[in-house]
Amino acid sequence: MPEEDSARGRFGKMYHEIRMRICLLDYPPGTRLSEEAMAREFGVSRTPLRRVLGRLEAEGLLQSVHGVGTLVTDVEIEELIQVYRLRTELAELAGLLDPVPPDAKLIASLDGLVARAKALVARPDPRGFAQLNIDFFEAHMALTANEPLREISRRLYYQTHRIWLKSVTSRRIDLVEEVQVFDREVEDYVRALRIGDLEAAAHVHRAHISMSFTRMRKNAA
Amino acid sequence: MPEEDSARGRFGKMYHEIRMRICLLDYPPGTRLSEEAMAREFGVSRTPLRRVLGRLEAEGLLQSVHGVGTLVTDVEIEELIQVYRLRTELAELAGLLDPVPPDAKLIASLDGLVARAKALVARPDPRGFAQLNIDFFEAHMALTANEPLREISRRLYYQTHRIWLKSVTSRRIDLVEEVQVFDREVEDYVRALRIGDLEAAAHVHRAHISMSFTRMRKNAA
DNA sequence: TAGGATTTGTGCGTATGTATT
DNA sequence: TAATACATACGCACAAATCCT
Repeated sequence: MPEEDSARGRFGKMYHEIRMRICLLDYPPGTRLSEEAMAREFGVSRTPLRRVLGRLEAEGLLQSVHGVGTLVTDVEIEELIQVYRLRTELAELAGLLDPVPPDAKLIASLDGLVARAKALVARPDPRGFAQLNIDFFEAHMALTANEPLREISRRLYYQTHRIWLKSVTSRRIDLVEEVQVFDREVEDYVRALRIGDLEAAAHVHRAHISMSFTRMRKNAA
Repeated sequence: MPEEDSARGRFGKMYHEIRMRICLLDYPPGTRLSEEAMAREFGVSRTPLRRVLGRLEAEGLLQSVHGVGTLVTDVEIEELIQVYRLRTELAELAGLLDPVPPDAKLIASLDGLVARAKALVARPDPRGFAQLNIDFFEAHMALTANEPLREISRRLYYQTHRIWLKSVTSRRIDLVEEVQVFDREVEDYVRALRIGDLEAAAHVHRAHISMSFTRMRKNAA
């Protein structure tokens, strides 16, 4: 009973779809969304759609202004710095708080991510990179059973992922370098997990976040 | 221009009022709220009220079930453990990430909190204790300029405060002891801040959270 | 300055789901 | 099992705010 037909199911469908569009820059920062058009697309009235928009607004991805419209938010550089500083710390916590030893299934899915990273090195592609980055993040979240930590980390990740993606896609040359660095980091990460060292894996991820941000700021300058 | 008459202002009024009622146990866990009655009370229709309820649901304080009602959530012991573990870590971060040196105004307001703690020791009162605890938490949040950290810490705090409060109010004898311990901790906290040692203050707060939870579990047993 | 076009916010009636008799 | 009561979810029309001409 997947409940895909219930109110909760419809909410989830729309929520994940719109969030993905924002995070993959289908709706880049500054975009003005039309409630009516989106409601038509999803085959519902404005009311349930507005519930979804309200949630995304609470999470900082949208901002609705009376009489103006619903805008995809941008992230100020100062706020971006703060979020990355916090994400860096939270990444380490994921390996320390309620750690979950990786099972065969997780290792297998991580091997899949490594393979995708290799393929990406051979043929760099912004959208594929973005999706792989998301999947890698979600895999990392499986390391902790601390649900509040997962939820918070996820929220901060989805708030800043698109800004990182924007900086990566702005220059073709950086994409190639970034993909290569990412490939090595995923390999290091999986190597640590394979021997069961969650703390080391978390540190690799922490370093990954920190250095991503450093390269991002360098590109922006 | 306080904008209290705008849609955003009305939302904020209702949001803070209802959240406070939940956190001070005016609406204890399990309470079924009536959308219609609350809408009448605030002088609006159900639509804007439901926006508020949706936000509180996103923050884990409420749960709306189609055909059943809007229920004030309880927190399972396992989730409570996880939240406290996380809050303990975040409390320490507040003194390390983007620290804000306390100014005269903050010190003065903290002195006010100390005075209220003293008064509370003389005449223990669950509701006054709960309010003082909230004000102390908000003062602690002023120590960091990291807005995402503030927002997250605040959310976790308001999610578990009422559970702590419930355990304190369940036995009269524990209230007296808890107030005395709190009084000492506030004093230690202010002493650290007065000499500008934010990190020490954060550690005091961290210990406060950790020990509060320990005593809470002991009471529950 | 005024007014029309467009967008979000609100009010309310109805549909749908749940629990109980 | 069916009917009834009552709750949330939804659709739609209108109010209010903003922007542009």
